Amino acid sequence: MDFVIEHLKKHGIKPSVQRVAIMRYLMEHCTHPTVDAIYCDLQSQMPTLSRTTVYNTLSLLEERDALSVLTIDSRNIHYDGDTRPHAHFLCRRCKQIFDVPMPQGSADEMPETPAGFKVEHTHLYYDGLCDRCRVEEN
Amino acid sequence: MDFVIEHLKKHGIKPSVQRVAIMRYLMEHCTHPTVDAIYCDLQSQMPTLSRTTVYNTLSLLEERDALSVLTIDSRNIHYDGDTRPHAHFLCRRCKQIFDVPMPQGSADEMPETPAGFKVEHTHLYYDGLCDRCRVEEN
DNA sequence: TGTAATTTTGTAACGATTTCAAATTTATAA
DNA sequence: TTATAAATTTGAAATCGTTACAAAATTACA
Repeated sequence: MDFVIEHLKKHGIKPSVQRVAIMRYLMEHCTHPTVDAIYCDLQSQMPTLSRTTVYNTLSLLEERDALSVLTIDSRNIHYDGDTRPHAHFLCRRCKQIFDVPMPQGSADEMPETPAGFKVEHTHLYYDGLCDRCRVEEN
Repeated sequence: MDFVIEHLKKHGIKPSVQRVAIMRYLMEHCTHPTVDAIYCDLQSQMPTLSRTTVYNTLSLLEERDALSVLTIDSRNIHYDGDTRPHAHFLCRRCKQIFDVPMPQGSADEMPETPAGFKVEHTHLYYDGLCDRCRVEEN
């Protein structure tokens, strides 16, 4: 079975045409797209797609933990179809978001969780200048 | 000299009445306020204060690294006058943001930085349920 | 004291997100 | 099948956080 449909079902989501398209977009792109990027890109294949559907679907996917919501960029929410633990880097110049490995020895080991809280998600964000922008900046 | 004015000068910011009031608010409250919270709370003492001034001032303070911008909550930007390294926890139920210590042995040691980037800031966010909400939830 | 530079202010515009009710599609039962 | 109910999608309008901008007020400087 299609890995996208499988992924949705695993998270208790009925795989409608729109949901599959949106989830597939997220799983096949490592661009950490915004709502608008997803909407505009899918528009060509699905002319009837509504912006509201993209919002609704992303909310549902978030609720069921089928994607990762990146709040690294204060100007826009970004989405990541890769839910495996990894950190992110936002370049303040080109605004691109890069995947970076989690720190410490074992690759995907999360930072130690704080006491007294029931931690459900951990996000590690860096910002600064990416390699290219570091060179290009005057 | 007043520690707020001192803080502003240290970051190359001319201490106007409004800037001092906003920076003082941030340094004396550990509530991680939003723009609106700052504006509404200062309103009573400074009736002529403009929302735009709060936005302008927070932008300036961010630019000069005189505060920390928290993007942990996708619904609202929060600000933190404490720029010492520490992590944050957002409760999904009561929406409160809590300070939590950075993980690892030495208290304020940041997670290792990724190669190939010029890292300027690091943010470690957790979300889930706080102690109180964990008990109260159904 | 006068002039320039900086800062603050309020209104209007903008853009992302939500609300909501109608239309469509899908599931269920006769 | 066909009828009916439930779920999903859609588009328009409303909402809300943020930005743009130009005028007013304040501060710095000669």
